[in-house]
Order: sequence, then C-alpha cells, then structure tokens
Amino acid sequence: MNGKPQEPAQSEEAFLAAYDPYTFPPVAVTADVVALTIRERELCVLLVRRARPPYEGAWALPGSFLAARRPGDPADAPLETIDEAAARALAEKTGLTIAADTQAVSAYNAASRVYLEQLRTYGDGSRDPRMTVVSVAYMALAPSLPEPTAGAGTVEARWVPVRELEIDIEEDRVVSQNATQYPLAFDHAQIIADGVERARSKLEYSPLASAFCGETFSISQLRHVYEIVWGETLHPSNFVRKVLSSPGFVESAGALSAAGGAGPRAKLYRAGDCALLHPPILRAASERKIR
Amino acid sequence: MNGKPQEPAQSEEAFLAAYDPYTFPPVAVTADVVALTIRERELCVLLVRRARPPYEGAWALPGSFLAARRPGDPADAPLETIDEAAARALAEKTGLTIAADTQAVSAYNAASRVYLEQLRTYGDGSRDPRMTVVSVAYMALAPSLPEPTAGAGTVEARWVPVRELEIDIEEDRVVSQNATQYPLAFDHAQIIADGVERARSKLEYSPLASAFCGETFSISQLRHVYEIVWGETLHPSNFVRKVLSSPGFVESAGALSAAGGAGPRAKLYRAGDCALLHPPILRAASERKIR
DNA sequence: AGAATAGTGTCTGTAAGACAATATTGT
DNA sequence: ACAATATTGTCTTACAGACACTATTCT
Repeated sequence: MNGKPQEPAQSEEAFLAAYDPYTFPPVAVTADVVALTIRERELCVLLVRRARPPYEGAWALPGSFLAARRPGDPADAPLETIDEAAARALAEKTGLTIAADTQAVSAYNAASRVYLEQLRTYGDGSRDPRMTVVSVAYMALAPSLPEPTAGAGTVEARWVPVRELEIDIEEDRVVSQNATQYPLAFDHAQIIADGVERARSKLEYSPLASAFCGETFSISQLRHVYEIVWGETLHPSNFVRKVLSSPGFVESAGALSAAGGAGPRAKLYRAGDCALLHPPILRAASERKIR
Repeated sequence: MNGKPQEPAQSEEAFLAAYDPYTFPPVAVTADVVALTIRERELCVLLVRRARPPYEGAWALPGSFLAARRPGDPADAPLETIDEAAARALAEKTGLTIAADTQAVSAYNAASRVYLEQLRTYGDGSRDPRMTVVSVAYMALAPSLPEPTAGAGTVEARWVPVRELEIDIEEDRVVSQNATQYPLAFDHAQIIADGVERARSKLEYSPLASAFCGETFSISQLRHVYEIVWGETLHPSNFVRKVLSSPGFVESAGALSAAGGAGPRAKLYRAGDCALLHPPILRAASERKIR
C-alpha cells in the first residue's frame, strides 16, 4: 500500500515455515448485510429464513462466511476481502452483482445502483454456540428490487417492512421484538436497528437518498424517500430549496415526469457528483437524543 | 438478548456434535487501537515497535488477537468480546485498566477516563502472510498519560506526534508515509488516518473533547484541544459562546484555574452529561471534502 | 369546479462569523 | 507600562422553519 519497509527475508521465511495457523483457536468471520429499499412507501429490509441450526426457522440477515486462506495456499493468492464477502452475500440472495471497490470505505456501484458501506463489527462471543463468530455488518441501499430468491442454507428470502419487525430504532437498545411475525436470529435485531439509524443519519449529510430512487427522479420522489426513512413529513417548499441549494446533490435531467397523478409534470433530476451535502439536510428530531 | 425463538433441541445437539470447527480455514481477528492523546500541544498516537515478523522493527498500533473459544470449551464459557480485546490491548501497553462496556457501541470509562469506540474493520486478506487476518480497529481518546511500556511481542512503545508520521489525513487515501522516522506496519497508516479523522469529526457532534482534558478544565484548554486536533485556530470569544450555549457540554466546577500565565484566572468546568452537542461545533473547513 | 401536486416567493427568528471592548494577571 | 489572556457584548449576514401564492393536471 504505502511505505512497506523492507524486511529481512531470511528470518521471515524461517518464521513462516515454523508457523502453524491451527495453533490458534478457530474464529469465523461473517459479513452480514442490512439491505434497505423502499417498496410500496415502506422501508424494507432483506431477510432470509434459516434452514439450519442455530436459530433454525428464525429470520436473519443475509450473510456469508469470509472465504479465508487455506494453509496450503501461496502467500500471495488472491483472497476475498470482507467487502467482497458482503457483496457476495447480497448477490446470492438478490441476484445483483456488485463489484465492491476493494479500497474504498464505501462503494457505490453505478451499474448495479447499489450502495454498500460497512456498519460495524459485532462479536459478543456468545452469538453462535459452535465457535467464536465475529460478524462484520454492512448496510446496503438500493432502489426497489425484484423479489429475492432463497440461497443455500435458507428456505425463504423476503423484503420485510422494518415497521413490522417492531424494533425500536429510536432507543439505542432493542426493546420489543417479541411476538412478531418475524423472530430474528442472533443479535440481528440490534444490527438492523443500527443499520436503519445509519441510513437515517446518512440522509442528513450525504446525497445517498438518490440511491433509493431510479436513474432519474423528481424532487417529490426524493422527498418521499426522506419522509419514509425518517418517518416524518417535510415541508415540500423548503425541501426543494434545500436540495437545489446543496451543490452537487442533484443535476437536472432535462425531462419532465410522466403522467401519474394530479398536478403538473415535475422536473426530473439525476444524482449529482458530490460526496457530502453542504449544507446538510437535517432531521427536525435531531434534537431528541441529547439525554 | 431478545426474542430468541425456541429451537428444536434435539436437532441442534445433533448438529453441534457433527460439527468440526476445523473444517473452516483459520481466520484470526485482532483488535487494534488508535489511542490518541495530547502531549505538549501535539496530537499523539500510541505506537509500538514490532519485535517479530512480519514487519519486524516497524511501528504498529497496539493490538491483540481475539481470545476465541477452544473446541473443548463449554458452549456457555465466558468469552472475550472484541471490545474487551481492544481494552486489553490498550491496557497491556499503557497500564490502564478499562472496563469496556460489553453492550455499548462506545464506552466511556469514568474511572480510567479513557473513551473507546470502534472505528471500522479492515481485512484486505493480504495484510498478513501467515493467514487471513481481520483487524477490528478502535479509537481511544485519553488525557495526557504516562510513558507507555512495551509489552509482549514489542520492543518499544511510544507516544508519537501524528504530524511526524507524515500521513495525509485530509485525503481519504494515505499518500506519503515514506522515509519517516516511523515506518508503519500493515495498513496501519490508513487506520491511523481514519482514526484521526474520526476524532476530528467526533469533536463536532459530541462533547468528547473533554476526554482529552483532566477532571476539570477551562474553556481555553478545551479550545486548545479543538485547535490541536483540527489544526486550525478558533475565535476565543465565539468558542466560549458556542460551548456555553450547547446544553450539557460542560458544567461549572465553581473554582478558578491556578496561576500559570498572563491574564486573569479562568473559570473551571467539568464534562457535562450530554451525549451529543446541539447545536454542534463545526469545523470551518468542513466545506472542503465535497468534491 | 374542485382536489392534488409542483414550484416560487416572503417573513421572521436563530445562529454563525467577525470584531470591539473591558478586566485581570505576569513580566 | 505592556503584553497576554478571559470574558462579555455588538453588528452583519446567512439560513431554517412557517406559510402564502400561483400554476398545472386529473377526476
């Protein structure tokens, strides 16, 4: 990457020859994805139903084990990054091919129009009775996608409205999540809560709301994204002013929207080229969590 | 945690009996800490010099392997969380005992006065020639601490001014980092850059600047923290107004500062009880990174 | 005609940046 | 006396929220 110091090759080789990876207790690393989309004016998360224990029959985030180097492999064998494992987990369930940028903290793939960024790593040690499992969670934002297909180890895959999970996102803790239609495996209720909260705060400072939209969209559609994700209504007029005064958020696509309801045709826009919103578009409720 | 569904106990036991963790390729998980403090008006990061390959002799972040469940252990044996592994890595180098809160995303330990929060997980797969190594990075903020002591596997531990590392924090990439006095192992230059950037942005929205200060501090000392971490000068008068108008940021300690320089004695404050600053204290340079 | 929506304009309070002014202490 | 610092106050500009108003299209 940068500035790797030259190492003494002899002692390094000798060290590696004497090294046995199996002297370490085994640890498994999984990449689990909180994939969010908007379907029928609801914020939905992609869940799969587990076919095998532990938590057989419970709902879980799509995930996959990190493909690791095997002892016989050469030291420079191409290996999977965690980002790639997350993209693979999502692809196996949705059929989307996401070429995740290896270097970037977050990657927005223009072709597949799926945004993927790392959320946080969870590892209580007691998650899985088999062995220590560390879960690297990701958040993915996507426009409305087709019905997912169940992959290996799962019996069903479904876009589930977050509201139906009865998770309290506001609190940092997950409170209810009992007696719902979707009992969740492991600590995935907490991970979903964190993912939704990340998405909410991302809308404030980044232009990612357009990741929920199609190629082109009207300002109203963009406002609906904010209203659905944040769960609050916004002033249409003020919202237009804010979006258009945030340079690089959107750029005009020239065309007008097709017919579909009352009112005049709306101007269409596409995503701009900024990485951050200046000024940001803040939630009114941001004042809550002060304690 | 919540809502664990009842599982069929028989099949679960049968499944576990047939399960051999060693069929997975080995993965190691390390917790690496970007510990930041202010010493002599410089932002410093704790580095250790590696005693063993790989990167023998290079400087690295203090870290430790996650202690994992061994195959013979009972399924409910108390295990180390990643947060605890990070706290342990820091304790082994600084002598600080940090009782990291297992549940919390971030933990501020009032007794040891060290703030610890997870940064992000790095795993290019090619980090370590021995096996796939996943590194869970943490950021720690602490007031000025005593000189660290080298632990196992390290020959030296030192607080190093971030400036001397010649890492370009502004860019998302690490550009230089050649020919410095402190060649860094692995991708630790990138992790340090991310940690410093996290600290800078944390000062905007959270009251954590006081984590760099002692039990009580003056507004000027707090302003110096901002100026040193952000690398820019602030208007003293406007800074006072912002801090005092942000409820819960600081509370009066009653006393006045001791003598030490010119000017009148400053009022002393201690950290308040808010978790977020409203309104935030923003960097002027926040307008840069728009692209 | 009436309802719903897109988009523009206006008013007001709040907060930020810049800077002046005053008081207090060490050299 | 002078320099450095702490603290308060003032002025101007920018922006957010609230809301009025016009124009367009469907039913």
